[in-house]
Amino acid sequence: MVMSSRSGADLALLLLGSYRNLVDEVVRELANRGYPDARPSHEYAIRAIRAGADSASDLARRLAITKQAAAKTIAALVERGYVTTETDPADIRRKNIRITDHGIGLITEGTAIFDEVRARWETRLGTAELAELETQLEQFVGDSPINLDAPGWAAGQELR
Amino acid sequence: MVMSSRSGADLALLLLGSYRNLVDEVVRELANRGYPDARPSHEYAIRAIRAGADSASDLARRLAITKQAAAKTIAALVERGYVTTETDPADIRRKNIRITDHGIGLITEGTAIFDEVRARWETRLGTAELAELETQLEQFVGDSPINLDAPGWAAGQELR
DNA sequence: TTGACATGGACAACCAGGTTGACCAACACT
DNA sequence: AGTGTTGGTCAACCTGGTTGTCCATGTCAA
Repeated sequence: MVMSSRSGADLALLLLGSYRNLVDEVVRELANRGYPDARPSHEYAIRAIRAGADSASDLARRLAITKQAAAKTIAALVERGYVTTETDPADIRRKNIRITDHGIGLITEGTAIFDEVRARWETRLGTAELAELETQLEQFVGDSPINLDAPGWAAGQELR
Repeated sequence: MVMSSRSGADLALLLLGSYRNLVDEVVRELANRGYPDARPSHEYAIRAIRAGADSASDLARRLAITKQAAAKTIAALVERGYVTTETDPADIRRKNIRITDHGIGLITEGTAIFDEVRARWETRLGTAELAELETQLEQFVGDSPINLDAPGWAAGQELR
């Protein structure tokens, strides 16, 4: 009956390969548009910050990583000029994060490129088909213990 | 044009999340079945070795990584008893890799678990639907600039 | 046969993006 | 006040890679 010639292991590779393809292309194009040092994790982090994570501990919770890891990421973002930090006057333990214009530029471009690539996929697959694919994937991610708007586990690998 | 536009960034997260879900489950179950130290990369590496990569350089080419990285992976596999190496009598530079019974056990169990998880997805989505999803993903991986093309696993002729 | 080049492997240093664990200063709550 | 929670930091380590350098061995042509 089923010509399930495909193995579960292949399915995993298919998912990973698709992800890498998409993300590598975004990173490549981001470099072309003036963000040569941007890494996927930077984008995700800035998005989380914009969504309300205004301190390292906050970001850590949001990304479901340790606060030490979050601190490292923030240090990288500061180094590259995507965010700045300043001590919270109301709680001097806290260091508030603010996204710079450069950081805003990064996620603006990043979002655009992501959407462009998705649009190409849509052209190829058909609108309804891509929507269905996304709905299906949502089911697999949905019963996950992991939080989708918490891409901490989005470590990923360098391109080429 | 209803709920059309999901963002490209979300699509990336969906793909990665699905992959992680699948693989995490396999690793977890592998631990239950007596392979507590098995990592995904070990499985892929052993598969590549079984498919014909019988030296470090060979494995490197097959996995599209550097030979140094391949050597490290092999060292880890040897350490865990999944493979052994011995100098090639016909070319003493070469160190031939041989998979141990333990290594065979790992990929046998691994393959089974991968397939079990896939079967659960199939139940949930429907056979035709999962098949279509795989076909779609294949298109994205197919025009890949990156080297995921290790014939041993991408074109997997598994199942012994 | 020899000399040029290719190949297999190893050593070392490094990177990204995480992890544990220990710790301290500052805040919050009785 | 004292106790406990929270924000941040230092340090060491892990995984799965990367360069760069080096050398012994193998191959092939002249």
